[in-house]
Amino acid sequence: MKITLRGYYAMLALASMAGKDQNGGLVRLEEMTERHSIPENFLLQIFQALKRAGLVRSKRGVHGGFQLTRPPHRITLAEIIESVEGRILPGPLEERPEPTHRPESWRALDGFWEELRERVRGEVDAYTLADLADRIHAPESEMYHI
Amino acid sequence: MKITLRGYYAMLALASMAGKDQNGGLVRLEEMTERHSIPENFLLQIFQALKRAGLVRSKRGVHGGFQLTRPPHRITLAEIIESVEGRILPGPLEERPEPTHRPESWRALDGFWEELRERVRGEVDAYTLADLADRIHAPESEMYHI
DNA sequence: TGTATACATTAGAAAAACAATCAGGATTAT
DNA sequence: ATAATCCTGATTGTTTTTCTAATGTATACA
Repeated sequence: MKITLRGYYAMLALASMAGKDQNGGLVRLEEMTERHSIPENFLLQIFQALKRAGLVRSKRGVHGGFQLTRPPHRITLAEIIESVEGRILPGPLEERPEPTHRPESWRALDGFWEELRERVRGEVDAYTLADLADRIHAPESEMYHI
Repeated sequence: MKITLRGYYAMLALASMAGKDQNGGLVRLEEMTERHSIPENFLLQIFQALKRAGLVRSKRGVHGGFQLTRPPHRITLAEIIESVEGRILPGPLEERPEPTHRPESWRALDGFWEELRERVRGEVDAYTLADLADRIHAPESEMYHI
């Protein structure tokens, strides 16, 4: 039960877009990759997925870049993670579609599994991109009471 | 954000132990592997992990097998999953221990991440092996109102 | 005591997933 | 036209996951 670098990169990059409202909120990939040391072409792949999921828009050419399609407080972490690495807690049930070799006991778990999946997703869904960005861009508060 | 077959196999096998109270609750591996079509040596490995985590005991030899160390309602899914596939939602921070190449923005996420992790774990911890076993062994209830 | 039974341990192969990398293309502002 | 930027698909190297094999150890029972 893990999260991969894809999801992590996506969260970092999107969080760093959350503040940028100048030139229409357009942010270039390069700007994000160098700030967080993310391989540029890899982040590009990730943003294609985010785009397919409708979380960002893109503009090509000289003053191009990426842009959030919604305000940060209306984008949840669950959406971000699912966009780039598939459904939360998919479980091996979906990966093993051989109906013959799938014993009855596996099917009996389907409902149970879906219920647990929904509750976990609910937790991740409770956090928004705005929460994330706040934490990243206001870490100084912690330094005051050391 | 996924769970692997290891975790799934573990849940299935343990759930099928939950009912078995005859001969001291000892269940042979073979009995579990054939019921759920799980590769035997793979399940053996998984049970070694469950044993290290203290969720099962084992007895070798002729009338040997595995045995739960606690009643099913006192074993949570979080324990099972963590036993066989490590911490829930560890986050890439732990897997990337290169302190030099870890940018400040990553560290800024540590607290945030730990908080999310705890809440997700809490959800998985709310389900016990007994809940799981009930769902598997009483699926007939659903058939009555079709 | 010997033998079949069942777990124990370690090594490693095969396949899948992950994390990039690369090449060549398309669009846009200037 | 040119430079900047995103777009697309293929490919590659590494790690993880899944599974297999070989060999060893403890136990019950004839």
